[in-house]
Amino acid sequence: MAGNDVAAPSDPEKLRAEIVKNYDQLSPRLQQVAKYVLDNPNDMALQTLAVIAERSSVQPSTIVRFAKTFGYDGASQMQELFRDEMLTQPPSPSYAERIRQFTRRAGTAGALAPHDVMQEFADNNILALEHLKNSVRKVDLERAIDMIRTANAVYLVGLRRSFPVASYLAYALRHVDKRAYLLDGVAGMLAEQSSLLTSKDLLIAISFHPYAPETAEVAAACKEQKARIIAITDSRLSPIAGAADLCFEIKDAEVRQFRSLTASLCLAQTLVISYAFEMEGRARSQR
Amino acid sequence: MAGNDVAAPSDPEKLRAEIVKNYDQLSPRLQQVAKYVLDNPNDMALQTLAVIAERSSVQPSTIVRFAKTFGYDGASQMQELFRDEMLTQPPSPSYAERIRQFTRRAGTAGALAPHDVMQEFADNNILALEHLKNSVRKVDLERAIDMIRTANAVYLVGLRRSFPVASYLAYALRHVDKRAYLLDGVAGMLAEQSSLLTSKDLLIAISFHPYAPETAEVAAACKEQKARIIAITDSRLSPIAGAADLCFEIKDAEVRQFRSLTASLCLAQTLVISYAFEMEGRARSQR
DNA sequence: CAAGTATTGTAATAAATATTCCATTTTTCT
DNA sequence: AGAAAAATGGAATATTTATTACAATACTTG
Repeated sequence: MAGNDVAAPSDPEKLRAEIVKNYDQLSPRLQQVAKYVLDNPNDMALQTLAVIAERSSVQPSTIVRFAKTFGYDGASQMQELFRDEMLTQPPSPSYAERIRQFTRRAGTAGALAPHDVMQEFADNNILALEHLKNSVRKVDLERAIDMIRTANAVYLVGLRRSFPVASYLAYALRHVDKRAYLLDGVAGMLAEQSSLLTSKDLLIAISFHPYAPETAEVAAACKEQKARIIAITDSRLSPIAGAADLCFEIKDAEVRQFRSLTASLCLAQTLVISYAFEMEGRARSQR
Repeated sequence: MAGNDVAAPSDPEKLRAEIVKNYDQLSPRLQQVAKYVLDNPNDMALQTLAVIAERSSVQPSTIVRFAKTFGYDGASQMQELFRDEMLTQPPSPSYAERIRQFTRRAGTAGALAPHDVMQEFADNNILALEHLKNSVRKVDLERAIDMIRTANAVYLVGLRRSFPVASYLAYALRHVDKRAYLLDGVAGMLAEQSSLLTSKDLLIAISFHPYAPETAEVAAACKEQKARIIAITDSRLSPIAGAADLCFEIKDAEVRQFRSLTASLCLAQTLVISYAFEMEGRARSQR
């Protein structure tokens, strides 16, 4: 393939599209790299060039060539795309910029129109939901349902911003007749509350940046007691991810310090209702 | 803190534990780094030392010192922990896998797989948000912001399904320095809690079908005390609409009898952030 | 309040990593 | 089959990035 140097794709998604489009025109070695890039986004983000080269059985220089073929200055620039995607950030890339315009507009026009704020929010929440649809894995959902089903009781913990999600889950689970308890830390009894869990129980822990240390402590304590743990958080490196048997990584929309909860709640809803359907199906097939 | 060189923690979890344990013994700059490490695991994994230093407002060398303090050879070794952790957990769905999810969905007709439920949910939530954009009136939003601004304190009430929305509002309003209290009815004290409101205060009441009678009672009591009231509900005819000075009628997504909270939360978010913008604008124009 | 010690900032140095260049091999086309 | 073009491997080079050493500052303690 000759130096096809049009504008370089600005995010992994677009790059992937370009790759599949031009796959046949690539030389054998470049195809090898292409395959690796499509299948191992993680490595692309955080491995060194030498390692990527090793694993895809090519020379480091070939990776550079590959990057240049798709219009980048070098391999480093291409890697940055993947790093950025991994970073917890709003699903919409231009978001920060738009908000900046937003506040500036407010300054000039005097009063800021709340209606515009709402449009902006709604749009970003929509983007977050679109992202959710693509990022949650089927098998993870199924495993989660199974963990809920087999648990003797489900305990919920989520403080500060995550509290609404935890309380929603507690409410909804009870409504589908699953024993559910909210660890709310009323009267500073979080530690005492969490000591209730046994190995037959399930803890669903919810925590987003900036992580409340208490949530991590609860998770650690429950792990100690051999309870099973599902984490709903914004990064695999979050303090609660380590202790979890299963981790959902959710990217919610964000404005300044305010992250939305839309995507998280949508996942919560999905878990509860899928669980209900599952139980219904089992009940029916028993008859 | 003198060179406390015991064996270095072998995973982020253990490192975090060590950090909190020794936090008080650390020098100011090292505490800064410690804080950053706890709060930004992502950056630790995939940013360069220079940017971590920049973001935590220290010198690169300080990061190295920090790493050594906790027993590592250098900062790189510490970063590897975080990178490894990112790789051990199931990777974000690769391209190949996403394709698989997509195509297999058509095959599994009949049974409602969790993944399908989620798609349906997300889509319905998106529709609800679109509807919200068109149905909320500009003037209502502006009036609401004004009521929040002029209130001495904002009280929130929302029970059962509406509780997450109320708790979110309380949390978010406090974060923009508005006095906010959640009437949660702990210990059956709802009536007592609601007697706190005066005519200078604002009650935001949230209630959806099937309406919790307590919420309506609180609203009625507050009206009695001449407090101002904003209602967030699903019908003009709901029990809390009558007492309200301002009423937002929200149609949330519904999937097989289960209502979502997406639209309500989006409105809540809008109110809080618009209020924050408004205050910021006023502060600016005063100078 | 002065001497000593710990902490921090800066800049030089060392290590690693990416990139480029060139020689060699493979493929294509006449 | 032979020449030209493309692709590839490998090593030299340039660049970035981490680490160390040292000087300056702030803090203790006698």
